Amino acid sequence: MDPCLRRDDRKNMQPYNHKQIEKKWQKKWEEEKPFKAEDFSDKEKFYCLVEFPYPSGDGLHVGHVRPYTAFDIISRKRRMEGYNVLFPIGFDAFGLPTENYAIKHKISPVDATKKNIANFTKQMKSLGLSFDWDRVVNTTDSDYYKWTQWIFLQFFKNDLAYKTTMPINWCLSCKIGLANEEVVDGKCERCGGEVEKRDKEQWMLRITEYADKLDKDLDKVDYSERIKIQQKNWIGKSEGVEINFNSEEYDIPVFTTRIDTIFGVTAMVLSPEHPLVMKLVNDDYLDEVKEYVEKCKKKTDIERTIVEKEVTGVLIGASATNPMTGEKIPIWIADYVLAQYGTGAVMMVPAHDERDFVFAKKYGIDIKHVIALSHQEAKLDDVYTDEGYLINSGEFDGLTSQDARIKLADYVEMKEYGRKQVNFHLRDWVFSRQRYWGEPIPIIHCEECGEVPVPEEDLPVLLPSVEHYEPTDTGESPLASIESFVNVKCPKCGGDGKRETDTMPNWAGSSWYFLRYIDSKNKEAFADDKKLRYWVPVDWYNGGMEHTTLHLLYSRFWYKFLFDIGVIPKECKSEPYKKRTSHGLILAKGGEKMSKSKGNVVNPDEVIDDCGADIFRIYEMFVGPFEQPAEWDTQGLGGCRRFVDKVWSLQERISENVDTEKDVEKLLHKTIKKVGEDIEELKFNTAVSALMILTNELVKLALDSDRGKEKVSEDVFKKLVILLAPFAPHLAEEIWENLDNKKSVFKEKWPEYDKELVRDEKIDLIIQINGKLRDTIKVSADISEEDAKEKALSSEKIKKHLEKQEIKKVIFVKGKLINFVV
RNA sequence: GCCGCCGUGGUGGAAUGGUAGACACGUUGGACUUAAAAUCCAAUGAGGGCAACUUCGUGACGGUUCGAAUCCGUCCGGCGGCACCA
Repeated sequence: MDPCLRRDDRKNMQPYNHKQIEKKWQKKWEEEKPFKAEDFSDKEKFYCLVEFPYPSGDGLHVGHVRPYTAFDIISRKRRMEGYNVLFPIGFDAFGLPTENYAIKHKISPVDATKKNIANFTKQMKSLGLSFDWDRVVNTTDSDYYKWTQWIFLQFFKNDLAYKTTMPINWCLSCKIGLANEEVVDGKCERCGGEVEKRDKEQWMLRITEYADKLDKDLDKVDYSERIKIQQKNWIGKSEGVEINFNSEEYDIPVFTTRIDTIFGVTAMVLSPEHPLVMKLVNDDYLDEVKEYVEKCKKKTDIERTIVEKEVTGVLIGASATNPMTGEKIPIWIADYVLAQYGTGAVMMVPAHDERDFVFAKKYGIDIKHVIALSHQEAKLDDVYTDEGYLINSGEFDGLTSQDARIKLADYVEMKEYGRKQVNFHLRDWVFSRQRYWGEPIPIIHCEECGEVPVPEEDLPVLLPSVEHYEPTDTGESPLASIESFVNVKCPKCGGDGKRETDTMPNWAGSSWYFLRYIDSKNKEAFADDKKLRYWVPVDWYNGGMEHTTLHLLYSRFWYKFLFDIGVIPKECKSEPYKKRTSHGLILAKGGEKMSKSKGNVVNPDEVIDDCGADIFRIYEMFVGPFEQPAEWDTQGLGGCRRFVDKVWSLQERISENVDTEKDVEKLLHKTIKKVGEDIEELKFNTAVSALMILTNELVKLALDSDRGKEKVSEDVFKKLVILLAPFAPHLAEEIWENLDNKKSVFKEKWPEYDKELVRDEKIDLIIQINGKLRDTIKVSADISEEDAKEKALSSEKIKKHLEKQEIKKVIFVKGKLINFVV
């Protein structure tokens, strides 16, 4: 059953025909381009950014509609408020799904992308989104990725791009490298075969160089709190001590944030990948160690760090010395220690660390308590991870954990056992993929000169057409098989060189796209300086919560780097986004994600066809709080359709020169206030609700007018239409035109509310006894405590409740309530 | 496992320290209609009462407060992220 089908039997008026009306206005917007942003203007600028879509073959998702509509509303409102608004859109088109789609359907990714972008464009236009279509960017366009490559070269020249060996997922039967997503439960998604880690030379970006800045500068920006916390935790700044434990001729540094527990160390644990493992291992233990290391290759980092599943480890038959105590302790390897973090080695303090404790219990390692809560001794068989006072720690006994950390860090430095160290959880960014559908990395390998950057004037390095897009069974990118691409002269010495055949990850193009919108057609530079100075920073950036740690951090990093090397003018701020918010996902009915395999996908084209874009937009705004996930409910569309119908039918029930009742006037101004404020706070659901309340009130008045009372004032109705316009732009334009207005409703000023009219003179005063509601009385809003008390006590209900009770205390909240404590 | 978010009627949600359930869906009853649809009107958290009214109620338990859906603690459940999906 289609909830949007409707028949209208009203005699005089044409029923609301969304197809005709929406087409009419979309055509007009297409021709007249009223949403084109001006470079430079006397108006204040407002750069409003939504994450650009990945143009998949499935087309636009109803989940896209939510943020796009929300920020279309904000953009339209800001224009009405007199801002020069930049609201651009583009396509993030490189990546795995398109490549896999191309392989499956035996078409080129270029053609697939072209087709998908055309479809997405059509769909977005049919939603009436007020994007500036003249600035569209496409990350797979060589005019675009030329500059992605150019930025990579700047990283390279500034020593922030380097090559190193990193493990990749390798399918033993397909013999190809796999993305993490293609590994399901440790098996290859395509063939179900075994997957293991295999080392591969990879390009890296030194994002850790910017870790501190990325952390600190979060204080300068207006991101929602949960986003800031997630980023901070991801960067994971921790201050501690790096201290050397000596073993034979090697120093093994460990990093710890709990140097106060140093006297409780009873073993040392290395990650299985630690370079010293094979050097220190005792021959008697060699087989076991090798077997263990092999096993670890098959686990993901997440599996490795789950404590309760099962911690495992083996002895390597060597020992290390705790520099503070001179004690010899055994060395273990265990997969819960990750090679990438810290030094890849930890000191084991089972008494005061959860994972160490579990490990020590399992393998019978000594547990030595050195921190106690106050003067009580900790229970001997327990783990205590909080702070406390040092015990069993020699001359440091009795200090608090906090003091001990300071004293011990100084002591360690003085004795040259180690040094204070700030560590980050953040790791450098693996920047190469052995895939076809990405930006070629613009580097040439020369036997004589090493890694040589492609000269900037030779950019872009074009992605050549190939026969096969499949990854190769040598682990190389498909580009490696194209000799004309690979074999080039070294730009430095002119000798024989080989082009880098790895491509960049999808994240590359999206790390700077917001800068390209500013000057999307510039052939000389990635963007003009003056335009950058005008538009940067982005005033408001909205995207998915799922991009908080990767894309958002990556793009902040790229921007900061470009800013530091002077490519971004120094008049711009050091942060790209002033404000960042995030939307909730649209889920299928039942709270599940929409997916083709589950068959629960809602196609936006069908919704537009049945109900029209305006009803669709209102529905998505009304469905629930913007920042929380929401479930799609087809029946909900019906309610929005009824609302639109009511507004539409009000058109012919209005007349000029009507005296509006005070109550209606007050409601109008409260609505103006509420809708305006709610839009700014992303509370679109309650904004729509406020518009419904006003509409219902006007409908009631209109019905009364049929019975001889006054009609609805045109002025009030016009205000309603203006408030509704950002939500339902086609409908509003059409009604506006019907009301004999020559100009677009979006040329109107956003209404202001009258403070006097918003204030209530009379309120319902809540009367509570012991915090429980017992009565309400109508009183003037500024009633004094004495008067309120007197009035409250004269209420019959209250008298009854207070019988034989003694009033101990009276709490009065002005304009709200009075509470008697008995 | 770690980090973040969320948990309220039959349903989506509103209320973020002060009247729990705005607005909307659904359901039931009524009006209009030959009938249906559409539209309009009324009722609608649960229990008790003829009624006035009253008791209970915001995932669970505990705490803070005159007063807690809201703040704190523990637990349970769901969702997002965990670095090669985008």
